[in-house]
Amino acid sequence: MQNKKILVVEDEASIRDMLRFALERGDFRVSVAQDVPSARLRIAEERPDLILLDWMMPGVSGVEYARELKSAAQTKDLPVIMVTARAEEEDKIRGLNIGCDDYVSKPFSFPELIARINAVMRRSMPGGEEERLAVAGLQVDAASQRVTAKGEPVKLGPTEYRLLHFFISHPERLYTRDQVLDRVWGRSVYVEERTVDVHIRRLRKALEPHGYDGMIQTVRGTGYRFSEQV
Amino acid sequence: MQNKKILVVEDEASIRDMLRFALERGDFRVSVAQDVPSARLRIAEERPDLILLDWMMPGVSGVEYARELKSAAQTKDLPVIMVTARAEEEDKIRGLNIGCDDYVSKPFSFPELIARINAVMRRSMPGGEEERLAVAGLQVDAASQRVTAKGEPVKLGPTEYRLLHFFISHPERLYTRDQVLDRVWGRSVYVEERTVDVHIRRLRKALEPHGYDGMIQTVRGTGYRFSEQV
DNA sequence: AAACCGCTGTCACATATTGCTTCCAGCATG
DNA sequence: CATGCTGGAAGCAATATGTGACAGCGGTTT
Repeated sequence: MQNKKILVVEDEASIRDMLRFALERGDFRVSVAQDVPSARLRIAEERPDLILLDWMMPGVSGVEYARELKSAAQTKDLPVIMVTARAEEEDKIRGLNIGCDDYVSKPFSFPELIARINAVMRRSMPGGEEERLAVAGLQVDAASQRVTAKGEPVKLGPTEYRLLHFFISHPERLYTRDQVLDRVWGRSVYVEERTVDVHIRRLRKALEPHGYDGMIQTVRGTGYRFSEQV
Repeated sequence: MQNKKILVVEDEASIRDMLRFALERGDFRVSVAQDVPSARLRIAEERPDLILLDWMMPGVSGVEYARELKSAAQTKDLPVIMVTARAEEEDKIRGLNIGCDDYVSKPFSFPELIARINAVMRRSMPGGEEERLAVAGLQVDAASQRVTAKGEPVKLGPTEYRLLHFFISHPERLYTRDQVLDRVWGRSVYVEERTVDVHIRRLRKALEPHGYDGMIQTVRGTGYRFSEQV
């Protein structure tokens, strides 16, 4: 499987570089942000698998940002490890009841850091928290990553699954191909817009035997929409 | 249910007392040993339900003792939680491939400790309480460690048995290879992810003559799932 | 001791599936 | 009717998984 992507949010350049170096040696893909605004961008663009967040930063503090991340549905399931200045502060932060998944204290050893990252990643579920979306007999179960139509299992490839999952959780709303690429593929990859069409086609084909293909609707000149109404 | 008995093996008196205090507040019965020889005695005499083992001790080290415990049939199923000095050592210890059930790193918080103890205890119940898991004619009898399919006995190796046991007790849910390794092999072992594939294959092969191999399903790009539905 | 056995983890290779691009005909829209 | 857009099919390269073989290891039998 592909290596996990980690976003490092840290204002001090020296520490940032050190972290990048250590993490890359630990066989992770790394991207960095030096403040919260650019972190927001990176998350949208690159969809990291985990965030290393310095808790003491100018502007929006790490603590506030962690809260933000954990309260937004979009990023709720994204694991966050806080980097604190000293071990004593761990307890303080714990008291703040942010939803962090773990902490490391400076100075930390790299093996420790890697160990904690691995531990947190192992803990987190592939599809995030359990979730059960259903519209008119079409059911998407995140825990088992399975789609059923009136009880019958529907065979879908990974991308088609993500596509349907996205659409079913944002029904009755129009999305351009660009937006779909953003939300389903992630902004960093560049892929032809027409690729969306192909996967839409595959998804429709898979849903067709069950009669649900009509829910994925084309809006000519713009994009697609998922709707219960035919 | 009677309170569980925990044996703390730790050479430093201060930590020992702290642990005893914390565990007793956590509603466990506690006994202590300051070295391995006396730990052996305590185990024979008091049959604890779980061992908290400091991995750094004079004389026989905690690591060696853990190996000893896990290789003896008598104590093989006794859960062991290692207490390591710092998280950095987790990865080292994993490399040693002991069969530990979990780790805690000093300094740890007591709620965390209690939580981990409970988690491990829950996981290693089958020794105490009989358990009979069955899905659609496929039956796993924990007491005798046997599997039957429609009455016919199924021949499985130990690992395949544990694998099936895990899956059948967590059906309809997707697990990554990493997670399967954690739950079936244990946290400490360090084996290739693809090893899971091989054992999945062996398990399927064993179930095939009885027609149950379809229940172990591949979810491409992610992992495996056990499901009654085809 | 030696030979044997069952079980394991790992590898290498075969196979299957997927992601993406490209092309073209048909259709909606102005 | 001309144009731009979309559905559908085909093909190729990249990945992920299935599968058989093998060597090491303990334990047991001869």
